[in-house]
Amino acid sequence: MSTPQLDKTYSPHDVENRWYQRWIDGGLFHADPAHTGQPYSMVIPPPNVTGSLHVGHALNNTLQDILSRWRRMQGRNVLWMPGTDHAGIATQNVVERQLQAEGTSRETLGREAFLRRVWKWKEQSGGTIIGQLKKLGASCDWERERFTMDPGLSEAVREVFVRLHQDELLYRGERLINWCPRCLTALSDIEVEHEETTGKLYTIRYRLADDPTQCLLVATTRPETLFGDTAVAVHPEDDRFRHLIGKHVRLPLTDRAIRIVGDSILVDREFGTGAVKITPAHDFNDFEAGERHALKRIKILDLHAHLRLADSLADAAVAEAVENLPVAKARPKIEQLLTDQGFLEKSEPHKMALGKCYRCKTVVEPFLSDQWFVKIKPLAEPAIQVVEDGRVRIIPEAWKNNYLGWMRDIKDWCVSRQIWWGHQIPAWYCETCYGTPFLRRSSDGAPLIPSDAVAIVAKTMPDACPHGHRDALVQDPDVLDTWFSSALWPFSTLGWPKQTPELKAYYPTSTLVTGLDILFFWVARMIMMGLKFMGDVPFRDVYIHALVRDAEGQKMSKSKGNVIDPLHVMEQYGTDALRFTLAAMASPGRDVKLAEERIEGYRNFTNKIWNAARFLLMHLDGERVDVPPAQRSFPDRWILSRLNTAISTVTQELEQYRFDRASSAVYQFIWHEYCDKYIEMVKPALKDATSEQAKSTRQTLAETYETMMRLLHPFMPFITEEIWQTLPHAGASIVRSPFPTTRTDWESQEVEQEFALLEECRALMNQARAILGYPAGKKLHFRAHGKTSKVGSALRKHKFLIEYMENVEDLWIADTFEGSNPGGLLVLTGNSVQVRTSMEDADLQKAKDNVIKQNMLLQKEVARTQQKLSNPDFVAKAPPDVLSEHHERLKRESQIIQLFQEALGHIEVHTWDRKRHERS
RNA sequence: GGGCGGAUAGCUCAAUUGGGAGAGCGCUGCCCUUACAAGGCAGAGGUCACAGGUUCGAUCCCUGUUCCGCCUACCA
Repeated sequence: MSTPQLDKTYSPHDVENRWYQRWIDGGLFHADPAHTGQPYSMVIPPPNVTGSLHVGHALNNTLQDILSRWRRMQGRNVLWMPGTDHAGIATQNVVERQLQAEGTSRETLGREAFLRRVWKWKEQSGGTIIGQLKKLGASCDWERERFTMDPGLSEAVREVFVRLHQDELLYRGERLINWCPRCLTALSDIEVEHEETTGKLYTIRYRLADDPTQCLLVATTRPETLFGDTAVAVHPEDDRFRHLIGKHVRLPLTDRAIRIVGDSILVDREFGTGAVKITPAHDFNDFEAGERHALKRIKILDLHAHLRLADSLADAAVAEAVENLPVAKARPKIEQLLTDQGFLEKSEPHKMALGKCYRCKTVVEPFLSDQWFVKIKPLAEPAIQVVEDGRVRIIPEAWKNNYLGWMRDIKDWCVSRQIWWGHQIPAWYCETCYGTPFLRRSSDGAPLIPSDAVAIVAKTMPDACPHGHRDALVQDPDVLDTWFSSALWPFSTLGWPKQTPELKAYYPTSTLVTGLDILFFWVARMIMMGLKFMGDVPFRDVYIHALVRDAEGQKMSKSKGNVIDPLHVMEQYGTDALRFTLAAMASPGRDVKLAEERIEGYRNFTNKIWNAARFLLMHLDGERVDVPPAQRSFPDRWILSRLNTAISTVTQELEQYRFDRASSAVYQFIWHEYCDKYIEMVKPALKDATSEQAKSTRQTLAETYETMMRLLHPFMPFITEEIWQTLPHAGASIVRSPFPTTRTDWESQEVEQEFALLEECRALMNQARAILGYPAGKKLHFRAHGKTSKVGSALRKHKFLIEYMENVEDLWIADTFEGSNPGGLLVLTGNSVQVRTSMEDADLQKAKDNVIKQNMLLQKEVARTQQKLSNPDFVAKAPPDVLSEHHERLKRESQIIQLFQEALGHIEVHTWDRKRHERS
């Protein structure tokens, strides 16, 4: 029989493409709800359809793939559900930029044509990231790929919207919301990123209406909003200002007088001047203060956050100077005007948090408008409950409090977006009932639905309004927040609202793997919606992985130029190397700092694996005899026992989502136990290919390597499949072969202990070589002493192996440490083994230096141990085993020192001999 | 402002009931030994951030300090 041979270095490229295609062709990732295994399901965190793979995706999906492949091999009924989300704002931005480049705009095209255009773009470019996930080896069930705007998922969205509305958990109203003046849409609170910046704190004089010689000093960071002021607040218990409450001040630069009110909530007496201007239409706190004092709301900004002072009664000259300017440009002009007219008391630098749009980084404005909100408290309560009682586990647990804290303080969720790409809100309004046709926005012709128009919420357009009017129904032009549909992902992808076999088999899903950054955006909302509409949690475990940073710990960003492109890495080092690196570095609660050298290190690991396989195939020709483990050779029994431990460790660590420990365990085993030790040990046995020994060793080699490939497969799917296919194996693909399980007949404590003796012996021999300056290639004579006859006989049993591994000739073995050393040998002692060797050809001066150095180190340690043992408290209070360990240590160290002293004496004699010899 | 996490070898990180701190990468030396130089063998390298406390004994537990992250917040 002949086995195939492999190339000298592993070249990932062809291997990866070839096997991925075959896995797909074989339908190996396809999930069948009728499969008899216990279901194991995950939904992918849907990447933006506009996106392309970055390292964060690579980490996220590598971990999911490890879980999927591992569970699949364990025989579970695995579904890993893939797909993308429509990323409303981001996608619309992309297509709008294209239109802009073409000299047109979405308004010119009109809604329908624009949407056709986006769909076209999505069909062409939307698949990019999916292709990249496939390159990564993701074993998703691609036949089930979903998109948040698929018909089925859109139906789920409408169903949820209607039911939330029926349950009075959804309402429309005029509120202050976060507005992005560039995207021209509302944002939810968490779509605003806060960034610390240094601005200015301006102190402005507001003159009293009835005594213009007196003024109230008001502090603000936004002087341009004074045009929207409708009151000034002071603390009702502030003696400085209490007498002013109820009086009026003249608003600078305008022809208005505004009231002074007392407000203990809004005003912090310690801060600024103790007096605050109230701008209800442009500040969240002021909005609430405005409600408390029944203040008018004056809007002074338009959709683009340009000043519009028509309602503010601003001085004509002022209005002319700043009208239609963006805030950033208007502010310095206002500052100048205030200065010129003597209103500005002072301005000083001031640190503050500025809110920016998470999509485009434009400064967001609090903006008064009609929006749809989800009433969130009733949904949040059960979602808090399930995390508190552990029905949903958050791993690592440290994030649990983070989640709970946020959920307990959650605010209503603004779900309407003033864009076109997305799920258009299933609400209609009757113009006939309203009395007049709705106004249309001149920019895009979208209807402006008045606050008091009554919404008819339904899954499909109603034939008529409740009053029977048929011809003037207008659909709400807004679309829903993308996260609204993402929140349904764990059940909408399984067919809900239809009761499908998939839904039955795979919901609740088993695990969700995601990054911390979307814990609130997505995880929290899935839990709320899952509980509300499925009556059960959407997943049992949430594994939260860290952010990927660059080697310096900086967040990767295109502008910093420190982005590691996973596709480039895969091309250069192979996908398996990238995956393994990410898994190995995924320690919980810590950011992943990724440096390319680490990937290179694991590329080397793939090459090591590859070459070990080459070694196997070179020696696998010939008969293999399968004898019971207990009857196999010592190296065979040892590697089986170690393999057993590795299987147990990897499995346990994966169960606890310790990808880092699992991968380092498999790395350690393969490189340092299998390659460094085991393969070296079996070489002699394979020399005579026809021997009985060779036959059973070949069997062990094949069996262990094949098992090892299955153990490694979830981490490195490609190379393991490639090698596995060349080895004796059962089954068509490693993808569906069983994950290794432990076997009691493989484990042998006895063999492992014997091996430890060999290692001790070898280490001492190496140390002796180093001290005496003998090169590794030089054959030496050694004497090995066992501390007991049991150790001695173990050494005797493995005499040949020691000789072979350590390049030793005629090893002489004794059963005791006792016995004189008449030959002036160098003696080194370990716990159970002592080795002695000749110094004949050594570099004696070097040896002397080495021994003196070692001796000094040891003496320091002895002194420490002695000191501890001479402390009566220690002797009295330390536990007996610690005490005896210290005594033992002292004894051993003292012995070694004595032996070193002797060695020094011998070295002197040898040196002297050698000199005499040279002279004569 | 509040909360959480971190600080251990040159770098990145491990280390559970408190009893002489380990790995990978890097570095140094020797070796092209027929699986692998993307390799082998050996070695150097630590005040476990700082200061107190508890203890016979602290990298570990407690308190405080410094520095670095992250989350969160309406201090105009």
